[in-house]
Amino acid sequence: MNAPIVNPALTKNQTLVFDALNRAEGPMSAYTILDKLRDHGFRAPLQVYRALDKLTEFGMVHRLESLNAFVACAHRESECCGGSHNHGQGTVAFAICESCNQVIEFHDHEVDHHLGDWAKSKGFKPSKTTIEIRGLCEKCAA
Amino acid sequence: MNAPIVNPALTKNQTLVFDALNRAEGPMSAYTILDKLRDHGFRAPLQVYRALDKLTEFGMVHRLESLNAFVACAHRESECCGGSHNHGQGTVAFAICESCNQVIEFHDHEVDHHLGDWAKSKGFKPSKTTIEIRGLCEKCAA
DNA sequence: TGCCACACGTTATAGCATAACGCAATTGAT
DNA sequence: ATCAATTGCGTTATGCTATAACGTGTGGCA
Ligand SMILES: [Zn+2]
Ligand SMILES: [Zn+2]
Ligand SMILES: [Zn+2]
Ligand SMILES: [Zn+2]
Repeated sequence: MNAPIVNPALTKNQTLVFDALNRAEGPMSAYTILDKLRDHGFRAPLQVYRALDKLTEFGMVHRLESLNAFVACAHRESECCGGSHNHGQGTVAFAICESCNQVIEFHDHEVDHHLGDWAKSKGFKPSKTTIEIRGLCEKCAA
Repeated sequence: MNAPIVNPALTKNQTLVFDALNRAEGPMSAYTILDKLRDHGFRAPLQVYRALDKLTEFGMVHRLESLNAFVACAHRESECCGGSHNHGQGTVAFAICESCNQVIEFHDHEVDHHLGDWAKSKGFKPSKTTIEIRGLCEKCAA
């Protein structure tokens, strides 16, 4: 059994940003987060970006490249790979509804495997892989 | 045999942008393209973005979401799915070297299939899928 | 001829992200 | 305890990415 990364102690700003993302139903841009936190003393984008950098590093927040926005990690203890916020080697993938902005976070080991094989066959050393599916969620497609 | 999409007639601006991307070794941002085309009369970002929109629609150019940049499509006649600029149903994937900025365009039918299965199982209707692997190419990893 | 669709040019503005500075709090030796 | 190194923080300014809104010109076509 692999010890999951222990939840690091968050600073005040990191906590505020993380809580804001968790309260939100969907992804938020850094500037949207900033606006939500003005009442808590936030004045400048860097306060948000610095917190987001750390939270992303901790695996507690993901950046959605196709949206220039951020979401709280949706992994829960019951997930297949165990451990909150521990994505291990696995690549996280996202399905993003363009109608209701819902984001479904998942990972697919088969996809990981095939992309890993491709990389190995080309001698390419991956550092970060982005998989984002834009489309319509079940409700919105109906 | 499936008739590939015929290469559409390009306007002057579209041709200039496409040629600039083809001449470039790697991806370019819209503003970099703008700078390269100032001598050809380009003055404003919209001239570039409008051309890029069309070229992307034609499948002749791809946007790299994780870079906010654009590359000319690297598919050639000899590729597996036949037909230049005809990606059919397949999702295009990119491996991006963070050292030399080389971009390798490929597609992996198995990956497509697995992501398609996932979507079907969730009732999600994909419209566009982004797959980008950041890392080091064979030469730069050595 | 009048209409429509489309490419184009221009100006202005919106939205996303980081550089560079200085200060304060924390940590971890010595 | 003290010094040095690290880290977080706040602020100002700047840079990069993308689109809104307006008007012009042109070619196809009823
Ligand atoms: Zn996650
Ligand atoms: Zn939806
Ligand atoms: Zn292509
Ligand atoms: Zn390289």
